[in-house]
Amino acid sequence: MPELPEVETVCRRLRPFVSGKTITAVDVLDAKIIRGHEPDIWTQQLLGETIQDVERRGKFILFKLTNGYLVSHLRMEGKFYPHGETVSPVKHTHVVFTFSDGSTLHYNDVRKFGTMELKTNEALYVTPPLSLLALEPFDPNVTAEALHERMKRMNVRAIKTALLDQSIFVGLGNIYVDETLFRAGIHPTRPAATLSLEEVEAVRQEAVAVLTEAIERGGSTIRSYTNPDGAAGTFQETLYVYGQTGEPCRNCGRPIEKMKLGGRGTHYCPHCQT
DNA sequence: AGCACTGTTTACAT
DNA sequence: TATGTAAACAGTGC
Repeated sequence: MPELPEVETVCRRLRPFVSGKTITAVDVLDAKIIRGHEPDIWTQQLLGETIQDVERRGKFILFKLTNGYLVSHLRMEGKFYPHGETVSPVKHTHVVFTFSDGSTLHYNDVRKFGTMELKTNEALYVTPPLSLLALEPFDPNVTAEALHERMKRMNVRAIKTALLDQSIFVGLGNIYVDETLFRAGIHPTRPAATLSLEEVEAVRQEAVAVLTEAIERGGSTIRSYTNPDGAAGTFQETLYVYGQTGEPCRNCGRPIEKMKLGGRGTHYCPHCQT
């Protein structure tokens, strides 16, 4: 489900809902979601904590607590649903937070890939997973020069695979990486080390543009993603290649093709991307 | 019915 | 070390 634009959309919706609220109960219905602590220990540490703010780092959601952070990753299908009152859990509800004002926050996840973990302030950025991330894509220190140097040292790695690696570039997933490479005119199988500085800059610029536009449109709803209000995003309406197999390329009119690369479905125009 | 596919990450093998 | 593959899980579509 979520790449950076979807996670940002979720954070923007959750921030006004949970900020300032104190946790009075936590129900763990499936312990698989909880990482780092035993579920009862994890629950005990959360009771009485007040959520100060909701932040985002890459595709991670950070609930800033009175003491430390609750770090959550939605992986493929995780969803947070805010409710004004107590609501019965449904089939794939795995964690329920109750606040002192009676409102609740449900975590639902059909595939149970998502995670939640408590971190101290000291450990947050210097331990995995956040310690493994590259800078935020909008950080001015993310330059074509730095990316180019990094890619030149790669042996055979395809540019698409490199861009999906969150330790190299943050925020792209399978939808937005295909869109980025189409817009930049770069073939997904090109070895990353063969890109010129100018091509790397084109990729960087298009990645930022795609992510920015997708945030403005509330993300992409392809299969199951919705925001915490249950609403769909609209960026899927503007996709050029992802899910457009067989459709005419908007530049040259020839059919968009799909191949398998690094285990991921990969959409591209064989004529416009070189 | 059975298999391939799905927006992510990481553990493990090579 | 770097890269590729399988696995975590459930649902959907062919």
